[in-house]
Amino acid sequence: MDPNLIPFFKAAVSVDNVVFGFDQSGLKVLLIYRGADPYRNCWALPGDLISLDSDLSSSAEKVLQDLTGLDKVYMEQIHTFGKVDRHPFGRVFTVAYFALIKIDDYNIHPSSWAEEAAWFPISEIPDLPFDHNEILLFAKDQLKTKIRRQPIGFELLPKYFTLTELQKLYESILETEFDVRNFRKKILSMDFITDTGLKQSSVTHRPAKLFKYNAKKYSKLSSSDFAFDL
Amino acid sequence: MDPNLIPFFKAAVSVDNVVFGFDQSGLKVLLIYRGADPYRNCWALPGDLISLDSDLSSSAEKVLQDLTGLDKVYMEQIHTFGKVDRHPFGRVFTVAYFALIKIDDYNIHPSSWAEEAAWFPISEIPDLPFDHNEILLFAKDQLKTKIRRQPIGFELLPKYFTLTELQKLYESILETEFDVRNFRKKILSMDFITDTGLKQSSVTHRPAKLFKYNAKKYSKLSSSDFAFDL
DNA sequence: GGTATTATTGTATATTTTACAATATATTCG
DNA sequence: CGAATATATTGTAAAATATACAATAATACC
Repeated sequence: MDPNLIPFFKAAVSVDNVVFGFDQSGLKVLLIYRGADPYRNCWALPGDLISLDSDLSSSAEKVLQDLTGLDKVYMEQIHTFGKVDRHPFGRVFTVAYFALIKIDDYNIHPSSWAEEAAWFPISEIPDLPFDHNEILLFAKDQLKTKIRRQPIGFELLPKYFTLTELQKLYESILETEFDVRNFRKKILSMDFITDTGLKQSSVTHRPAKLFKYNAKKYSKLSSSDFAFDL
Repeated sequence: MDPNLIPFFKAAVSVDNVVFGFDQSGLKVLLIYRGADPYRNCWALPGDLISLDSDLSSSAEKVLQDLTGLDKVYMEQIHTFGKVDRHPFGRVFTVAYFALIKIDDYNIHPSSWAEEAAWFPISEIPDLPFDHNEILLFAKDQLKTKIRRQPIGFELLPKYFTLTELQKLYESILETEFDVRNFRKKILSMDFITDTGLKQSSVTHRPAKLFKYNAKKYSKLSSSDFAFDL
């Protein structure tokens, strides 16, 4: 390598994942309990330095898989953070991703140096190390923006869901409330959320119809000039 | 440094800027003619490796300033690209930014290893080195999305502009056409584009009124729950 | 004064959004 | 079995917004 270039090749890159989950109690974020320095014995976003022999996007998946056991989840890059002093060990740029998971479909298995992993309600996140507070804020904001215009909310719900669940999901992410009738009209008019013919069971009241997201219909629509906005 | 960490700290990070400009002939992108390896003697996005002693955002500004003389321009981070083989000299992650400039307010001064700098119409971009084609595509897409919902189009226009210019700007970025009357109604109803009382001069026909973007009014509006969408 | 060129404006109709409450369907309990 | 309980489901009228469409106005130039 040209000796002039040597000082440039001394950075590390990490990935930090903001993993969102949703259940009846609301929106949650997955944190791990760090069993390694720096910030050993702190709750933090699942993130790690990446090795330099795989692509960035593969590394992002690998970091998540290694620390939490999560595999094949919906992930999206959100921003890269690069303050000089953000990492005590040296110059580390971190690429933040958000991930959306169906909370009941996965078992979280903390491994590698993650001693524990737990879901924290979005409103009860402890103070986080590094610049993870900033990253989380950024991710929340991004989620809020994206969920209004892209069909990613379904990644947080079971395959079959009720319209009430869907409404609660939107309400808790957007921090607002919708009129039940208008919400349903709007959702169903979009035509890519379809009735499965099935109904809820084991509830102690009128069972709700179960719907599912129809990705094919959505991609047909979006390839014309349709766009939704909740 | 812990010897286990050494292999992680061997990456370089670069910034690549997609600089957009606009004039009566349409949307343009600024490219530089590379006078350094790799890809010497190619037109490319103005980008460079960053030194590891300043923050990422400052580095982005510095790279642009060094190569083109552009200073204090509107910049926004868009995405980080990290394929293993994207750079022939080693593992280089690149953080892409887009920049919007008022094309007549600046003189471009190529310097450092940029031998030339020139505006290319968006539809006549040559094949670019590295993954710059992909980056440009990403930037165009981002611009298209953002300009519809955030008041960034004004960064591409002179301080005082006509509604016709504004309409042409939107039309060329969004690749669509608007009805003159409806476009004006919508723009003016948003209330943060205000008549300066001035008129065009030295035109050979009816002079148009000059308007300007009122950032204060916009921030007042956007802090309530107003949102626009063109 | 006439011509050429672009700027500016209004109205009727269609569509979308909003506000608002009564009825339906299941379970549980007495 | 009927009543109570709990949530699901649905329609309509009014307001707001978006759309389609063409005539008149203001300047420079000849």
